[in-house]
Amino acid sequence: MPRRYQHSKEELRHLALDAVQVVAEREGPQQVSARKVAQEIGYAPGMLYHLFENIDDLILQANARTIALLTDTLEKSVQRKAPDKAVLAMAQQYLSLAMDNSRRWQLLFEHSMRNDVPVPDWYQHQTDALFRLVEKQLTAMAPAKKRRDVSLAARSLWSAVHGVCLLTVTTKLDVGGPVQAAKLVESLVTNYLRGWINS
Amino acid sequence: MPRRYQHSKEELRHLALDAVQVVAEREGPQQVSARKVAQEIGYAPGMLYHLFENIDDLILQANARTIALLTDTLEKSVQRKAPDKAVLAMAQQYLSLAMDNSRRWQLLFEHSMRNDVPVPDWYQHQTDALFRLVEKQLTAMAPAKKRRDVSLAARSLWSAVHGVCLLTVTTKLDVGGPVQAAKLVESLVTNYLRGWINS
DNA sequence: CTGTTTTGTTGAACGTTGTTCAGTAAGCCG
DNA sequence: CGGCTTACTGAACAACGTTCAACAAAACAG
Repeated sequence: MPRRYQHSKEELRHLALDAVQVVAEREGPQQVSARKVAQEIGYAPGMLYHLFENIDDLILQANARTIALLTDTLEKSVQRKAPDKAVLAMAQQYLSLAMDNSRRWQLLFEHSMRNDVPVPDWYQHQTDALFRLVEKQLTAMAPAKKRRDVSLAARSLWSAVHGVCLLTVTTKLDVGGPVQAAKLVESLVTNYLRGWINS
Repeated sequence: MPRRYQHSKEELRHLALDAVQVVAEREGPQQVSARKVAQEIGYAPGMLYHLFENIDDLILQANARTIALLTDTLEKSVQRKAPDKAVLAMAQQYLSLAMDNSRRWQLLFEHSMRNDVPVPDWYQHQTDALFRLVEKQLTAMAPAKKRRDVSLAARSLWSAVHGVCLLTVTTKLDVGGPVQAAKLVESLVTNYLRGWINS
């Protein structure tokens, strides 16, 4: 039996979220379970329910970390590029991350609420941060456009990029390897942006 | 105990696939299980394993039906519209179907292989039929373009439409009701097509 | 019509899952 | 040292996918 009071509640939360990622990477996203996570950190499964509401909450919080990392990485991929190049770079980076760390990203992409409550607000905000990165570039591209239009375009475009990445990673869209996937993303982003600018 | 030889293997397969849809609509996509489906048609769960390889196979075949219905509906929505209007109409129809029959479409969208084998070929072909509908319109729009480009554009555009619909239906992209969702789809399709034509 | 073979179906069983909660043991305080 | 509080356990429950020995109904043979 593990010694008690070894870790604070906050430390335990951290350990558990780490463990989710470890298990996901090692055994695949489907294998992430309360028991596996608990065992990974040397506790009984019941303990997790003092830290998290349920398994959805646990995985959602782990996914929030992934989104945060995602947002950071995308932010860096912008560098000092021109806005249109920046958006394309972000999209390609999004795809790369999805394909490279596939297991962790599958956990993010494929997880769906077991207890069919809607996605919580704090999670929504997290994803909004991602959209805001896109909005920033779109605003730089077309300063004259209304904020509402930019916001709509960002959501439209990025949901679309997400769709392509999702179908690619889940191998539901076999178009012949990673090269083709990159082309799909490029086609989407460049054509959409060209159309949007000229509207 | 149900009488034997009441139904042929083919009839049973049909009944089971019907039952999947019934349970999905009635109790939600997460509630579809071998036991529930078997009970729905008055058989023991073990029986299903003489008709289907496993639960993934069962759900996949049910989803194939949904795709078939989807393809049919989209085909009809084209009517005698101009190609660009036709593609937009198809996209809007795709969204409508997803939002109306949400549970059945969630089963299609959110199902991910429990036994992590890749999606089988016959399923791939089924989805290809959908892409072909789009290709048809794109070819009509731009007869001069190479077949490869049309194929790529169709996959790019439709994966994108799928992405928007997916995030909308799973309420991961709250942009303010169904009106906004339709606008997202419209923005995506019109801008992409405008950009693609001018490329 | 009876006996045997074939075949469709069962239902119990196994190992897994999420989740709850009475019980326990460790730390803290007087 | 004794009592209170609290962190944690681990057994329990229901439901899951899946397997398979057993059985009963149909088909066939004589």
